[in-house]
Amino acid sequence: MSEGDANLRARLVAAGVDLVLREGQSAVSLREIARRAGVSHGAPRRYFPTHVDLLSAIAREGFADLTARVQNTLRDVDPDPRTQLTALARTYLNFAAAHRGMFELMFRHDLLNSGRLRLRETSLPLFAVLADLVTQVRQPGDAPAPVLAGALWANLHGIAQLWAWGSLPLATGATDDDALLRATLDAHLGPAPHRPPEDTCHCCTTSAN
Amino acid sequence: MSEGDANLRARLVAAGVDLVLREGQSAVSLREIARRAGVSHGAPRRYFPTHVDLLSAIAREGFADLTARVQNTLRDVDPDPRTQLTALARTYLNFAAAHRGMFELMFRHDLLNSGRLRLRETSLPLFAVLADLVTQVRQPGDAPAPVLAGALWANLHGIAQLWAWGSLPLATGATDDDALLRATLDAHLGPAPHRPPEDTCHCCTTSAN
DNA sequence: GCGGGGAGTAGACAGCGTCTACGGCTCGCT
DNA sequence: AGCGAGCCGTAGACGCTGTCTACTCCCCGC
Repeated sequence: MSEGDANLRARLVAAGVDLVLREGQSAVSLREIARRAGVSHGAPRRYFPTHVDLLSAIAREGFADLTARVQNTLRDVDPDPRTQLTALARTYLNFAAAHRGMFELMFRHDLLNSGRLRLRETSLPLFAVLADLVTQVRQPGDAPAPVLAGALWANLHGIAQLWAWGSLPLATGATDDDALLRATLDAHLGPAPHRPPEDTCHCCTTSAN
Repeated sequence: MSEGDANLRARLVAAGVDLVLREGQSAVSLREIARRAGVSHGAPRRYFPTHVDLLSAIAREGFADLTARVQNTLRDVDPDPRTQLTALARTYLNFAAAHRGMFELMFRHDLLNSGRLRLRETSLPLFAVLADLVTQVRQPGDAPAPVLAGALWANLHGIAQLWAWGSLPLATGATDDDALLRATLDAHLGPAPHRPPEDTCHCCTTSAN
């Protein structure tokens, strides 16, 4: 049994991940994934009763990937929580921009809430990292930590969404993507003490795996 | 020519709007819309060359509806810009929660960026209202108005998204939906001067049309 | 050596979006 | 008044999709 024909299950997920990264969400049909995995269109059914189940597994991989990227980034960066939050945010936005199809798939609500897999819970570790950092930078007088973390996450997510389809530059005229992020962080966490010489996040310039 | 069989074009859009409001995004197939409009599956093609074109027209209706709701709300509310912004935000979130299928349809990026209709531009008037209010409440030291408006809109949109699929309560434990909104407004616009006795927005409790 | 069961195949089915050939109806022109 | 043209909607075909089911094959344990 060579490396290539391992678990068909894993091969299907891998083919799906590759497909959604390369061609976008609309390309991830059950039959196309089966084709790329070199099996008949009925084969996936043995492991994923439904198309949605397969998509959920693919999206799970996306969450794992994003979480790993975030953790890698945080490891390479000054441990100051505010700096870490900035790095986390940049990683999140870079991921959304670089892997739009996967990002869309990950947050499809029909995947998040269906099946026994509970895809939504897969996103919790990632959110926990953010919540932990927020707790550290929270100042007295701010909103309760969970609310603050939720609001910040929502803001991040909204930026990712809105600027993914190009609405923000069109509506705001701001071509500087980073300005929005800085404004968001300043708004929720208070003005940055000073701007560390942090240059661009390179998490998504390396290969996907 | 009776009232009922006016422009087939308008009837198709109306049937689509009704369908997406009632059954959600996945129900809005070309053939089902045609069925509800009482015509054959080929008929829509005369007015909408492509399924996406029809969906865009439906989403346009959604933007018009939301914009009208916002304007109605603003008319009924104290003209203080901060109060108006709060009302706008509540209307936006209520709309997203009450008409989830339509909201999803409106922000499908494949609709926003395709076709000659330029659906994205349909959202500009709505954003302009927000931008105008933001300009009025902006204080010296805040981010430039376009950036501030963009960040606030992104935050609103993110809240709508995240809590539509129930992730926020699960992740934050905050069951109070309004806390998140207040925190967001306070973060971007500074703490509210005092809390006006504004009760719940009723924009979505009346009939859709 | 042989039976049984898991794994993948292959075909059917309904539904989808798109395309095309076709009827019928209503106009305006001669 | 009669006729040709053009618009509007119908109807069927095509290839694609996800799902379901009958079947084959091969490996493993008895």
